[in-house]
This record gives sequence, structure tokens and C-alpha cells, in this order.
Amino acid sequence: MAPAAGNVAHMSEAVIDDEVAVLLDAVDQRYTTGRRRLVAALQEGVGPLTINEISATDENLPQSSIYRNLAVLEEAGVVTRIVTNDDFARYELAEKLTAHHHHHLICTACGIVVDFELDGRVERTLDQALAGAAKEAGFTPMDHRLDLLGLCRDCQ
Amino acid sequence: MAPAAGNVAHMSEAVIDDEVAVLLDAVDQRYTTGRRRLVAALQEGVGPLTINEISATDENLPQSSIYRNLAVLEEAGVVTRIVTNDDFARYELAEKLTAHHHHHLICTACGIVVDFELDGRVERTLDQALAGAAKEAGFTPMDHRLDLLGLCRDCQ
DNA sequence: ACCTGAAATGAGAATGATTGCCATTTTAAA
DNA sequence: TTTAAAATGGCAATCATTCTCATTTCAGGT
Ligand SMILES: [Zn+2]
Ligand SMILES: [Zn+2]
Ligand SMILES: [Zn+2]
Ligand SMILES: [Zn+2]
Repeated sequence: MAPAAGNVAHMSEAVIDDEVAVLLDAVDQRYTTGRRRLVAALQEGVGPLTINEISATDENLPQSSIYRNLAVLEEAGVVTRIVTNDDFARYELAEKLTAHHHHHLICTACGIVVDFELDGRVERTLDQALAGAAKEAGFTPMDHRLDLLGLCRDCQ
Repeated sequence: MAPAAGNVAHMSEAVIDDEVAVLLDAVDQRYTTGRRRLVAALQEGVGPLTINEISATDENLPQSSIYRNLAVLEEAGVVTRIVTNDDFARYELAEKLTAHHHHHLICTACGIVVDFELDGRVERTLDQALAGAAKEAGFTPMDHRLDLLGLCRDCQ
């Protein structure tokens, strides 16, 4: 369930865990220990994490399992894969689970990715405009992705 | 120079060519035949092109030169590298040259990328909102990137 | 608590886009 | 024309990601 309006607190770990179990079950996948550790790692990250960052935070996850299980989790709608201009991907918990539609600030110098949210009014304006553009081009809109490229505090 | 307000016609090939020469000169690079062919190929593409698409349209461009010269052209600000969820990059002429700030419709099924433009009013609203978010996070905003993900006409 | 077949794991090999290397060719200026 | 620097093109190397397969874990039935 969505949190009450105005409540920006994160869904509790336990609730997220239950939701993950449901999502995995829906695609006939088990919620194994390795997958639980991945979800935990992503919950703790401040922004989307790279494979290396995940490896670093949890020594017990072999690389091949990280890749395979992130693919499974993405298929189940538990995580989202994020591609920037760096040559490796990043992963974060799906918005469905965090209940926060958000966007990314990307530092073009060091590659760090930070989450941020837009005002609801702006989001709505945007969605309308995108729906119009999609219609003109014969596209069926599913989602949008908005990144701000710039320099982070440390790279000015 | 930017075209007159309301004029959405493309900058002529000759003008673009001159501008490319200037941009390359600014970073001490020559405007060679191979680089001219790349610019021509990108001008003809309906959207951002992959390396393979460029190879296909111009048989006289060896792959290693395509990669090397696209990197040079990107460095000079002539082309923009676009990364989607496919595992290969796409390139298009920089907005500086086409004089059209635009965004992308990306088909999540077949990967095709199509350009579209947003209403100026929406762009301004967006820029304001992004500037605010950037300030809060200590970022210096440079540019934004907005994609609509969905299904193209052929993949519905 | 045992079976038993299916799913998951982990170590390493294979893949494939991209980058690096270097001998040869082209360019621009003297 | 000479000459040094820049560019080229074929191919090797890199490296994130995917694949393979032998072993382990799991769930369900007994
Ligand atoms: Zn930075
Ligand atoms: Zn995020
Ligand atoms: Zn499509
Ligand atoms: Zn474009």
C-alpha cells in the first residue's frame, strides 16, 4: 500500500521484503539468501549502485551471482537498471517499492548519481507534454527518465 | 547563429560543415575526409545512429576509424553520444549544430530511438525545477536529458 | 527425517562493444 | 620537395557482462 499523502518516510525494510517476495513469486522465482542480500545492499545505498560497489559492501556475493540475480530481480520488477555515460550499469530498488518516483543528478566528471524528486505539479506538466509527443509519433508511453547532468559538489 | 524565432528548418549542410570545421579547429583537430563522411552520415540519419548503422551506410569507413573519430568529434562538441539500455551507443549531431534542443522516444522492445521536441513553456518550467533541485544538492547544472520509454508503432 | 527432481549457485570461460597499438599513409607548412 | 606531426586502418587487448556446467540447495512428497 502507498503511504499516507504527505508522508515521505520510506517503506519499512520488512514491508519491502514482503513485497519483493510477492514480486518474485509472480514470476516463479525464489527469494533466496543471495537475493535478500542484494535487496539489502540496494536499500542501504544512497543512490543507484554499481556491481563493484555491491561487491565491496557484501563480500559474500560472488560476481556471477550478483549479475544473474540482479537480472532476475529486474525481470521481477524489484530493481531498476540505470545506464549513464559511464561504461558500467547501476542498480536501485524499483520505484514501485520505494514509493518515490524520482530522477537523477549525474556528475559528468566523476559519474556519481544522486536521487532527487520533482514537484508534483512539474511532473504532471511533463507527463502531459510527453503524452502529446508520444501520440504524435505513434508511441505508447510507458515511463519517462529525466536526468540532470552537471558537476557535483566535489567536482566543481 | 540561431535561426529566426519560429523557424524550425534545419541548418543547411554547408553551414553545419563550416561550424564543424570551427569546432574541430578549436580543439586542434583537422576536418578530414573520414570525419566529413561521419558528419554526413549523421546528418542523413533520422535519429541517433549506432556504429553498425554508420558502417552500413558508408562502406568506406573502417570500424576503428569510426570509433576514433566519433570520440574526436564528441570531444569537439560536434556529436553527442547517447546511451540507452541497449548494449551499444548511438551518436547524433550536437544540438549546437542542429539548433534544436530535443529529447528521445525510446522503444523498449526494439531499441529504436526517435527525436521529439517539447513546448518551450514546458522546457522552461523544467529548467527552473531542475535548477532548484540542483542547488539543493550542491550540483552545478549543465544540461538535462529526458527520454520517454515506450513502444513504437511497430512493436505495440 | 529421507528421496528426488528442479532451481540456484559459483567459478571460470566465452562474448562482444569499445579501446589501444603501431606500422603506414596523409597532411600542412617550410 | 622535405619533413615532422597528425591521421589512418588493421588487428590485438581490455573489460563489463553473459554463458556454461558441475555442485549445492530447495521444496514437496514420502
Ligand atoms: Zn563529481
Ligand atoms: Zn534513483
Ligand atoms: Zn519498437
Ligand atoms: Zn536525438
